[in-house]
Amino acid sequence: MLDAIDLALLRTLQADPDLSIQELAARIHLSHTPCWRRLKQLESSGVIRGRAVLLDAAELGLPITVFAEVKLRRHDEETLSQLEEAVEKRPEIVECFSMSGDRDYIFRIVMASVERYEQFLKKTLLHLPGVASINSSFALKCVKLTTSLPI
Amino acid sequence: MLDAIDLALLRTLQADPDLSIQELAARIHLSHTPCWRRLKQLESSGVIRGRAVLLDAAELGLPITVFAEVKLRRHDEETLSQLEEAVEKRPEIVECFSMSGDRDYIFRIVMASVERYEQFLKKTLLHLPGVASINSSFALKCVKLTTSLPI
DNA sequence: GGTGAAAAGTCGCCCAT
DNA sequence: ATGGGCGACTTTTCACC
Repeated sequence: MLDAIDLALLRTLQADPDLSIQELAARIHLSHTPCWRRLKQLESSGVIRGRAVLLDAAELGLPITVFAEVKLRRHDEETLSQLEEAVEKRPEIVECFSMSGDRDYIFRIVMASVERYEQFLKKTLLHLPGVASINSSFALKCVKLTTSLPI
Repeated sequence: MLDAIDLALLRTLQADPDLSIQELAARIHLSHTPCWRRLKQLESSGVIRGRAVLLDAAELGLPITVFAEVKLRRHDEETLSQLEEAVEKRPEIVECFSMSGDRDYIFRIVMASVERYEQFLKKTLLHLPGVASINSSFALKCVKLTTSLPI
């Protein structure tokens, strides 16, 4: 499916997303046309999901990151899909994984302050469909946060 | 620092990162020159940290996400900075937060398989500077994963 | 902040190989 | 599947309101 050139293209683009097609082509020793075709094919096949603009949370007044471990009361399909739909709608929840083990979900949440999180917990999180309990942990520091995959 | 137009610009760009300057300008009811000036200023002031290409982990043979809760043996500055430097170098560790509470760090790790994670845990993670113990939880499903901040 | 315009560079798509 | 070339667009920078 993906050959060595595709991988080189993806690695180069991950490391330097602002590269023009010509620069990208030069880096992977291709001329611009085949490079452009491969790029479009990787986009339309979904290997490249899209692009993003990365903003600085602290600069935007959102210095608090919380990990919330969520346990559910019920585990029927209906409840799960309602919960996941609700999660999708809350922009403060930037990540949500369904988990094995003793908790059902982990959320990563971005907030303006601890006080705001307390309100968000009480007014929103605890009222999400099926939620039984939430255990919140605050991040002291973001050491690493990347969108680059290990390829 | 940021006025309503800057916020509109950032929100529009978060929702649609591939917009050209002209399209972006039209969406926020500005003409292209002031829009471009604001964009450059937001980039150089660091509010916009950069751009990224988002790849599909499953398509690239990396379907496993693990959360690793790390406890340290020692907490001196030397150990911490050595650990954080090591984390930075490991591309499999895509997120790392220093935490309050009973664990010292949370890693989010992307892997090709559970077997590979087992090797990575034994050969790499447990040998990172100062690590005392690691508790690993596997994600069953990624419900949400966004780079967009709630602004 | 807006307008208009022009230079440089890039993209997207022909073609021939 | 690659590389060349070209018209259409965009980005970037002006000077001026």
